[in-house]
Amino acid sequence: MSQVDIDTSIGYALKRATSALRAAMDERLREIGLTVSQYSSLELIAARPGVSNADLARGVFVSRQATHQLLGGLRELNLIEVIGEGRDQRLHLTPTGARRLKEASAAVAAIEERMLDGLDQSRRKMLLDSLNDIASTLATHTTS
Amino acid sequence: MSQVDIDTSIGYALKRATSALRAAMDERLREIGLTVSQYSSLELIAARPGVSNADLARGVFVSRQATHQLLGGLRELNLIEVIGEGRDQRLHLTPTGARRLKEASAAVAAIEERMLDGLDQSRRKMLLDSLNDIASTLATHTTS
DNA sequence: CCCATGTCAGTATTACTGACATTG
DNA sequence: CCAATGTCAGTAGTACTGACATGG
Repeated sequence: MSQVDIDTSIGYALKRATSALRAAMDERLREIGLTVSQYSSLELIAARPGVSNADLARGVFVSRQATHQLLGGLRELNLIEVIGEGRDQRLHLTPTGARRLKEASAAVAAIEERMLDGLDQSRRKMLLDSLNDIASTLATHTTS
Repeated sequence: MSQVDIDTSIGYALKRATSALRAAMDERLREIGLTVSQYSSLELIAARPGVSNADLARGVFVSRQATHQLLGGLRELNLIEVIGEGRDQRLHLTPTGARRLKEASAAVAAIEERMLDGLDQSRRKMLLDSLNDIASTLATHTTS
């Protein structure tokens, strides 16, 4: 019959973990003055300096319109700057953005560390690999 | 310094996996006429018949006001029924709701199965355990 | 010509906070 | 009295779809 058993469903466990992580991040990041979405974008821009808006959107799994709007806010906050015009616009952190991200990143790293407290190195690696594996597998058949 | 490296961050991998799963579920469930949130609530009500709205809210990690609103929609669709009054209201699936959930559940099970395609049983178990472990760990210190 | 991109606009979904009555 | 619950309202944050100009 292949139904979903809520207690052994990896999908449900995924949701639990994500919700808990998101709540923890939300709480800490709010103190720093960033939403989770803003933080994620800053992190990705820092990892790939000069990225385009469209690429950023793909990186955080939303439409380019959504990131476009988000970036507007980040620009007003002077956390990012856009270099280039027309179709060739590249995103970079401002010095202020880099500082803010550094602070946020440390806070998030602390949360992740606490979250992984009960897992040894080999389990962490296996978890990371498994998560990346299932994300890749699902992405293979994605319609959008 | 303990910063976040996007490529080895379990938090980011978690987000990737969750986004991919959510997108896949969203697509399939839409055909069945349910949102992901609605599906999740139905699944939880099925697993714990007679659950209260407040418990449901905790189970899906949102406010009781959010589930209250969601339940209104499910009632209009005749998928659930509420038994009891005042503070003692208990949620149950209607026959229609049970049928719809069964269909949705099979679709979601298929997605999960595809997603886990590359993982053997021992890895699946380890993944499940690790996810539940980190969710529990984070929940320990949650403010809300 | 085609496709990807940036961008403007409108809309919808969802969850949140605040507030209040009820009840064990 | 207190804490939890159900419930009504209002608000906000986020993402989506549609549409269009631009440029490689």
